[in-house]
Amino acid sequence: MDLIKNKAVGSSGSGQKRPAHEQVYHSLRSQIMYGELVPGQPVTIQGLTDSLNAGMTPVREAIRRLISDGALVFQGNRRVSVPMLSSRDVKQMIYARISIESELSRQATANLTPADVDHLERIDQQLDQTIADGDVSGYLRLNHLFHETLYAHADAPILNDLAERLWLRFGPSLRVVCGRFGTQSLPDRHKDIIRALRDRNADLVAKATAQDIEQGMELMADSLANV
Amino acid sequence: MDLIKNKAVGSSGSGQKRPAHEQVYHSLRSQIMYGELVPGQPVTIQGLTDSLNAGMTPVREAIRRLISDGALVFQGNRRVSVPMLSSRDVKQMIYARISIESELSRQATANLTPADVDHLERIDQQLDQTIADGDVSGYLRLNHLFHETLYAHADAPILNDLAERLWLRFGPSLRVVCGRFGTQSLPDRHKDIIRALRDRNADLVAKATAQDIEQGMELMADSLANV
DNA sequence: CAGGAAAAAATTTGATCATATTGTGATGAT
DNA sequence: ATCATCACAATATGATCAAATTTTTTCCTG
Repeated sequence: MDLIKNKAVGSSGSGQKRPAHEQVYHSLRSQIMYGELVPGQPVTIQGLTDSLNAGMTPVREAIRRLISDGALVFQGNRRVSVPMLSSRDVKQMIYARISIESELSRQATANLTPADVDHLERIDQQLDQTIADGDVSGYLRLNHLFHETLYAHADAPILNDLAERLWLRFGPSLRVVCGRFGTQSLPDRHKDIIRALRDRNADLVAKATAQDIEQGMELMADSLANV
Repeated sequence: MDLIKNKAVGSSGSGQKRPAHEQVYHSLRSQIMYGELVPGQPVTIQGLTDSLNAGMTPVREAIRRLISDGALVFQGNRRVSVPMLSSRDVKQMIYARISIESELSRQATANLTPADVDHLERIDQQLDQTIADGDVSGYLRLNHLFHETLYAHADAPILNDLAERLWLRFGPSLRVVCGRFGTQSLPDRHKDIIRALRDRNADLVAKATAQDIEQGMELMADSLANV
């Protein structure tokens, strides 16, 4: 009779102590960030209560947070969906990402130990493997992990937060681009970044980061332009 | 018996059709943005359901959104409060605001008609009046209105969103600074901005905006440093 | 009699609330 | 000082109400 008691949200038992709305938020956030949801796809509260096996209130709160993040959009009528980017949007993102993220990597440079740089290099090697394998999901996760790990050392929570918000916004569209062109067409400047980090040349790190961003985002802009 | 039916949230009958959680959000957002809440002040759900005369669910959702905005902080235990800024935080904000908002004003320049500039000038004149009167609340509102109105013409929603989020973060602290030093000590570069707008000189507009931001924020940083 | 537009019913989804449950900090006894 | 207990606030649930979309029905026109 009491079989409604299975309130497991995160399936895999990672953090059982956190409140349900946190778990729902992070779960949905991952799905959006790594492109498991298609741009334009409607997101319903009741659909999520079913698929995530969670209550209604936690789901509502998670959705509100993600709307605030720009990861979901409220469509005037009460519907919520995954945002579709215009090329105008992407242009703004290119500017914002370069401003914020070059500064983050600049500030991180001085704080990175050689061991930290080695760690980044290992991430980049795994990243190359996902590109070779054509593993889009793995590519998206590791590419984000590379940047996230680098920026974390900048110790600049406010800039970091702005950057995260931008990643959330373009996640779904980036997935579509990768799905269309494959991972082969996504070379990056990570090797340049690592080299500059070893030299502790902050200006060069910032420049390489800017190039990495511009390269990836331009591809996305082009792809959106001729749909 | 049925006297629980007074679900009026917005008191003044402005937009009755919008859902309650939207109204609560905007109401709370204003309170934070214009410094009616002091940094460090705890924010409780039940306190808000009473003071805003709203239900519990709408208040919960509004709080989640504002946490996501950075306008409120979740303190680990279940407490929520208005953020206190460190001078490190302010430094990051100065960089981010200058990057984002100079670009917004640069892009707005070409789109502004002479009538729009006149409108901005009228706002600035009212702003001067609040400074003369020592009207802190009025100052905060009109200063925001000036920038908001200018940036709106840039037609760049994503950059705009990033800028708004930053304003929400420093609102409470700016109020404290104004309260301590009075409005006299807050001269601005709005006259320079207006002059450059009339000349349609985008670079100059961007530069004047950057100076305006730097001037105001440095004052805040100094004030936070020697508390 | 067929086709299509408008109206109305039905279904789906969102919004809100009252209430039960759980976790947190505080108080007081040992 | 440490630990158990208590009170309060936050979290979560399911029920209920309202809005919007979709489907069905109806009626008019060609």
